[in-house]
Amino acid sequence: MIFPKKLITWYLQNKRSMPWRETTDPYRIWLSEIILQQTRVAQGLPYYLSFIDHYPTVFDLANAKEEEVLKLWQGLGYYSRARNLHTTAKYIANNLEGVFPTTYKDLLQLKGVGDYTASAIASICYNEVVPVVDGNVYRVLSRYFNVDTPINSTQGIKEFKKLAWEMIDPEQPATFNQAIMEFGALQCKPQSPYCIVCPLNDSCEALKKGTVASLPIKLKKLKVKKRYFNYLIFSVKDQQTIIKQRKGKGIWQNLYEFPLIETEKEVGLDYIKDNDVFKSLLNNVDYDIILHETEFKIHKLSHQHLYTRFYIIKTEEPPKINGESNIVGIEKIREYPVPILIGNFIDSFF
DNA sequence: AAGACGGGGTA
DNA sequence: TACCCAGTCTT
Repeated sequence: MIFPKKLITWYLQNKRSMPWRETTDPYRIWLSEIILQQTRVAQGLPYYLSFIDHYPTVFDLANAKEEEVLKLWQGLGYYSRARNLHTTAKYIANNLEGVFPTTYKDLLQLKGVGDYTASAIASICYNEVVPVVDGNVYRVLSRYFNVDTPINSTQGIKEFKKLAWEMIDPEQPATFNQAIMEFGALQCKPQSPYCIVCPLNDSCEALKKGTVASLPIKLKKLKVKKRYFNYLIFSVKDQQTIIKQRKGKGIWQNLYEFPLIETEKEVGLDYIKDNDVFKSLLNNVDYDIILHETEFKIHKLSHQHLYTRFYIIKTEEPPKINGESNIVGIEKIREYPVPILIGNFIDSFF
């Protein structure tokens, strides 16, 4: 038996049960694929169930407020996925009468749908013969053929796509694509793959050459930037605080947070008190300020470390907010979509 | 071609 | 710690 057949046989015997495997409804497949981008099944599953529960159809999602979508997405990360998800739902509901595109080429035009996701939807929903190449596929192919071209190089992307084209079973693209991904996730794992019991261990080139553990090759590690976040936690009569939506570029776009003073390095109370944002908020307002915890809370993103401190500012009258900030009752703050860093603070403090 | 973009799991 | 996860978009 050859590679695709063995893979499919293995898949039919070992696949996990997942809700999106019970359907070919493009709405549900699309939703699951967006959620699962750079995300483990175990982490994405509850979000998928929640989204299907709140938005059973693409029209329900299209009619939602972005803030509500972001709130449901809270904690999953890569929030542009949620914003693009909403944009695409509105586009399909309003411009395509709720009907998804049915080809790889047309699916690729949707916001948030790249090469992988367009291939996944086209093959799973419409049996189009297009190979998916995700992290699992890179790993399986690089090992099976002992290819050391970096998977994140232009050459590597091209090369592995070509290999995937050569391997895909044109009679059952949907099953093959899911099989190779599931195989990578469960059997040909990044660390400690089960080569001893692998159905492909008699023909795996990397196993033969002893290079399994070092494949696939990936270029460069990004250097992590340090940032210093000083958050101002207002407590007006112990019942209100100030919250603000992040706008523009950068992390956490359109999510909410507390008023923020970002600095180049560690600063103290004196710096905060002399900061213009701080002074404009508290112009002629009596306040009491304390540093919540001496130690930094270090929030680690993949590409930056946020050295975070929270300053508690108690007042008896409302600060002087401008149009960008909102004074909100403490009982309402959990309704806003916030990054995990802020959510954790809210849970520990309020 | 290289960066930006989250948060959590695993060894 | 370091690496990885059913990647995509921007610069």
